[in-house]
Amino acid sequence: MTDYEPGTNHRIWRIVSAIPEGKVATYGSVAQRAGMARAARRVGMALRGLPKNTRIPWHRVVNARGRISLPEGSESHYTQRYRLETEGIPFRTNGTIDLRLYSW
DNA sequence: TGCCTGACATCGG
DNA sequence: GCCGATGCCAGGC
Repeated sequence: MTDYEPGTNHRIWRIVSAIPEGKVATYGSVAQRAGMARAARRVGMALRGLPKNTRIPWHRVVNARGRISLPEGSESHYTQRYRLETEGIPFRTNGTIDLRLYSW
């Protein structure tokens, strides 16, 4: 827990790291908590720059429709879905998560 | 320096 | 409730 002034990405990563297991947050939600209400897309870029072995739970971040934004068929997409199901977050038949119950 | 793109959100049909 | 179009902000070329 450093208290130096974090960059944009660092602030985003800090918020994402705070998402509890078994819960998910939307890009817009994370952006807002980071102090950048209209920068949902920035969140995506920040996550995109993360290494595969990061300890940051990036998989707990989904779009406003409760759906994974990554292209279906990509390895990252599958990894995200698998991790969420492992944490107890179920996907509906249409491939979406019930944010009403699992949103942070 | 300036245009194009993107792990999104929101509005209207 | 899903789909398409438009708006925002930063990075990359």
